[in-house]
Amino acid sequence: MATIVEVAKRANVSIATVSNVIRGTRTVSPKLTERVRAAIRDLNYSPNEIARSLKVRQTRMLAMVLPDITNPFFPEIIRGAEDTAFERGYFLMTANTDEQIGRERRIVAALRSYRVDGVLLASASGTDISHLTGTIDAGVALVCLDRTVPGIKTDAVLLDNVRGARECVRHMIQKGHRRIAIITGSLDLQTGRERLRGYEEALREADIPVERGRILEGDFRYDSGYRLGKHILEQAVRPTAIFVCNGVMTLGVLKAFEELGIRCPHDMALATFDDLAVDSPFHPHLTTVVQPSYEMGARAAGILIDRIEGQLNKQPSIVRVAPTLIIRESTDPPSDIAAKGSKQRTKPKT
Amino acid sequence: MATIVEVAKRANVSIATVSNVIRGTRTVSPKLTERVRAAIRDLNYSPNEIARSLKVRQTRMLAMVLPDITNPFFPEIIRGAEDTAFERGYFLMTANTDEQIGRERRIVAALRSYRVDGVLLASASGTDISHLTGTIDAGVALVCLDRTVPGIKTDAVLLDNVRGARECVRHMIQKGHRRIAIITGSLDLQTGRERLRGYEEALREADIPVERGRILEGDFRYDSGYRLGKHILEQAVRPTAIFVCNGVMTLGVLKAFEELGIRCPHDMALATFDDLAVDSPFHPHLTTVVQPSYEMGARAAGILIDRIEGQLNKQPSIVRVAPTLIIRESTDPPSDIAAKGSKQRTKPKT
DNA sequence: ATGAAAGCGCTAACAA
DNA sequence: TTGTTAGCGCTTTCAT
Repeated sequence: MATIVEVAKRANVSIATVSNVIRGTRTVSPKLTERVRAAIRDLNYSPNEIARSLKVRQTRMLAMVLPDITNPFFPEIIRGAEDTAFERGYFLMTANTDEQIGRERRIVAALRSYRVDGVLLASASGTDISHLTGTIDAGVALVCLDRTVPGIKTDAVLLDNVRGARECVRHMIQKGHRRIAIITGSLDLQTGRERLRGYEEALREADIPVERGRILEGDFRYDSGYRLGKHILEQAVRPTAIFVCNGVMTLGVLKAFEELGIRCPHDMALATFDDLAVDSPFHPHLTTVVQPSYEMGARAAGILIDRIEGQLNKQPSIVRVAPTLIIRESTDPPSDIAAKGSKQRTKPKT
Repeated sequence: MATIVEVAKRANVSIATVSNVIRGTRTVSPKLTERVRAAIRDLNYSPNEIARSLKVRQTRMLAMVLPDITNPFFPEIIRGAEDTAFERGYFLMTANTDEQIGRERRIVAALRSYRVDGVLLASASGTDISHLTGTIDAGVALVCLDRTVPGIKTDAVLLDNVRGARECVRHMIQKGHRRIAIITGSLDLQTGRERLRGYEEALREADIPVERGRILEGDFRYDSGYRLGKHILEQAVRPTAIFVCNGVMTLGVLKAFEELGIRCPHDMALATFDDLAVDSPFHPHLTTVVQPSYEMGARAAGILIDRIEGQLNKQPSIVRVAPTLIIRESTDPPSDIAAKGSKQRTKPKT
């Protein structure tokens, strides 16, 4: 691999001149510039970013640390972050922790020793944060994404979960639903709690009592959706609608629907957060709280770079990003209401 | 950020000693070792891997460059590669090209200047490979994953596509199907052609003529699955089974099924490659050609590291990995055969 | 407009 | 067992 010295030799200039034509630091005469260019081409030279980093004490490397790339929510976030990173002259790499705190620890340590300028983190760690404090103390910029890490004060880009849930449930109420169940995520997690709060607020607004029996605590996984979905469907007095706090659980709920022969929305309405796209060809399309993932990635990267470049004041900036409610057929009015309440009926019953 | 010099000072030893306790290069007396350890702790010191890399001329960084992390095929590959990379003392990062050759070019260039020791590549480029040749010439180890890049001679880990398709179609034949249609991927791609060949071989083995009208060329995307699925279902003489060459297209086919009220496998059997997991709660589970993704990632990383460490001879090693056929209900016998041919019937018709 | 040279934080060869 | 020092490939200050 050619070095700057070899290029300089071949072009018959000093290494400073080579550096200058590469980085445009000072003006170099056209003649020398051309000679340097030619030498670079001939030698298939690529500047050693490692050496440069050592000298200038920054790598222009950013890392995005994710708990689960399988979740379709993340790829768009990556794209958003990647695009703004590139625009601003940084390289973004991705690493996967598989929701394992051990892996996260390892990865963060590696990133630190590689001296990445900053990291975007959707942490797998609920509480154990020693690996993060050490890293932050050492001066690595950190912005939290999607989830904050309790006990750590950094910039963060989060969804307005309360609002997303509130608007979705509000919509269901407006469609005529009164008995609405919720399958929450883990209430140990901030996102889980916030989404539940949104649900409660929407009910209160409409003077509908919040009944404990309609609140089912899941854990954001398939199984809990299936189990709780089934539980709901077997109740004596069933709700007319279910609000599910993420996509994976919704898959479980749909499985329960299928097993019990429930048609949606005819027998039961459904709405969901989009953590997992349920963009299947099979069912009624689902009313969904959509997170602006691309934007979240882009903003997070923007904040991170601002922070790195010292364009932010001391205070952490916490951005709450607004979800969008996409209304589809899964929340059409419950059958009894549709029958009497609505002015026009789509299809006469046979 | 503390440096090795500061640690040495605080521990009252030479920097060589510090280096030696960190790397275990030579034996250091317990007393000094302890002093160094303490200093490291006190200073929250993390060795500068950048500086080390510059000196030892290797970064121990590996990169995996993927065209589409959305595809559920890839996360497992990443895990496999990550695990073996870690075991062997390397760090693996991931980068996404979004199937855009421009992005791939940019990313590969960046990786090269960061002097990653090697890259695992599932290339987005069909033909344009200048960015790769330059990089390989410069000494960056490259192993192709899932797809080869035509015109480039490197190590590669690929699926035995012919075998996967052959065994799957063979299974359908054995279940009693004779009229089997195939929706292929793009025949410009090696994977597309190989899977078609497997289909043809299976038919020939069974002395079933390969009819042009049953071979529908898709492009690995949802729309082509939908369109061609519909086309097949509207034929005067329908096949009894369809073999679809990847998962995304299968989603399209299922959509067509639903629109036309086709029940699977009752009205039409179906089998697929698993490029997209169709692990939905909705439908009959699909008979699937499963790729050993974890293993592919692991082997690719293994080869890459062997190559980097010079444990391989000159010749590229091309590994063909075997798929597994998972038989599920979607390929149950066609209704006419089931009625007369099978000894035991699952359910009497009503 | 160009060049010489110091030094970024580390490793390893050499010396003691 | 420990220490001294050259040098990895760059950038940048200081001269010219």
